[in-house]
Amino acid sequence: MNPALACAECPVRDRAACSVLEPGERDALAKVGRMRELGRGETLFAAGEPVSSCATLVTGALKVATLDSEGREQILALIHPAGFIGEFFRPFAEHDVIALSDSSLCVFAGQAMEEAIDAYPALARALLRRTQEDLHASRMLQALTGKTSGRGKVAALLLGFAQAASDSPCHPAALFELPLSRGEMANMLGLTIETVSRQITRLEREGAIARRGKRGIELADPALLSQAAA
Amino acid sequence: MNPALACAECPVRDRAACSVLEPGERDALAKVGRMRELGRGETLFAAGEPVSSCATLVTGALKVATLDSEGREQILALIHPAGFIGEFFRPFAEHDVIALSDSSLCVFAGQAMEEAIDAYPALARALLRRTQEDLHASRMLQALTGKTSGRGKVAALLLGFAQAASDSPCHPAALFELPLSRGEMANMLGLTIETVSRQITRLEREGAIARRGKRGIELADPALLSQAAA
DNA sequence: CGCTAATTTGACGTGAATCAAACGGTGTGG
DNA sequence: CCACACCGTTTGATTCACGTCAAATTAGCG
Repeated sequence: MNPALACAECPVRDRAACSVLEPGERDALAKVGRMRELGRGETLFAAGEPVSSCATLVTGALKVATLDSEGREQILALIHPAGFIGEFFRPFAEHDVIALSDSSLCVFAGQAMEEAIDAYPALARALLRRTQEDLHASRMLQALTGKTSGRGKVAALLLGFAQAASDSPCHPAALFELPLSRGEMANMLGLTIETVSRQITRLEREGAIARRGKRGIELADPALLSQAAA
Repeated sequence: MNPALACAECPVRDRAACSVLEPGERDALAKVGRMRELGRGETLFAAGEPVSSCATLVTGALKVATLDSEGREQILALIHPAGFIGEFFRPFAEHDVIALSDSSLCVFAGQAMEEAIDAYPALARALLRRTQEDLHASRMLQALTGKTSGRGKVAALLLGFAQAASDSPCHPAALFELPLSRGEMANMLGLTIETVSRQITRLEREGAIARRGKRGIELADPALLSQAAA
């Protein structure tokens, strides 16, 4: 029922970890993988359950999150297309991985991927690179969360989204859609929904940003926003 | 001047990434590495400078940190013995890496390590594992920083230190030394020195912890501390 | 059109930041 | 050995930002 992989039409075929493989190698790996579709809100991995598979995100977006002891969700990372999910070396999933929007993934059994790592050194290298990038992203997010003022957190998060939405690595997109609800943004930053809402309203009043439709954000004054992110 | 490596007496010889190598392979790698000593406060890598080497921490402790636009230092990670520092795939260091205490490291040129990765698949695998663990640790720290109350942040950080100080992976050490000053703890958590100090005093008054000397902490009531960390 | 969920806005109290001072430890010079 | 300055820490008083509670508004959907 789960369709076989069609790497030829894969939109992330030259950005994902598997892109470093030779055509023949990738075909071999493709034989042991399968596609999986996930609806918005559906869970890929749940914290605590044994996890024996890994995946590359092809389209959509995922969040990595934990539930603290009071049941509040805390978002630890966002995963974009070409991102990789999967912790070998760890028997149980530590965090929930949930679809933020309808998503499609390319799933492999953990063991098959481990064998592939051993068989294709380039793949191990590519996964190492990707994991180092994830680590870097995680630390950037942490730097953001560690700011003392709510204003700074929200401004910096918006800037981060603008960066992620842009094609160019340096310049933020002038207009983009928020990938998260207010509540999710609040969970990410250690704030409340109300505070996030107020800070966005305030940034809009001050002219740093403008809202375009429900979740659209326009960077009216990027310099002012950067300053607010201080 | 920098002494050659003496893997035979290395205290992390069977925990560091290089422990997966065969004796002959490790000898070959050791030939291109060298020891480096770092005094407390000395910088290993500075953000922005080109970085062409990587290292395994042998003794001591390091911090990974950034300076935000106002010059406040934000600690992003702690590195313990057997930990690995080094981002291949990235021309410039993104963060400062500074010794928290007198430390000794085993340093390799980035290129030499990259060649070793290609030559020894087990090494690539080990580094992937270590990086995934760092990623996990980073997300744990983030979950901690994302808590809304200062009390919870401080309590959770203390628990984290107790875990790290313990030999056993599950149980926290009953007595341990704080690796960080108040100011560094505050920077890590997005709080101020005063708030950290007050929360520690409060946890002590409530009987969750007791101070033993200058930086010693005793877990008088671990359950109470966990509860405070909620 | 009416229901439900998400967002915004308001009023209020609390907790953390800020400003400021006192208290230790540690090293230095008298 | 003591006086003194220096640094990290603790403690206090005050201000203000964020959390909380609650209501109004808007969006989404059948």
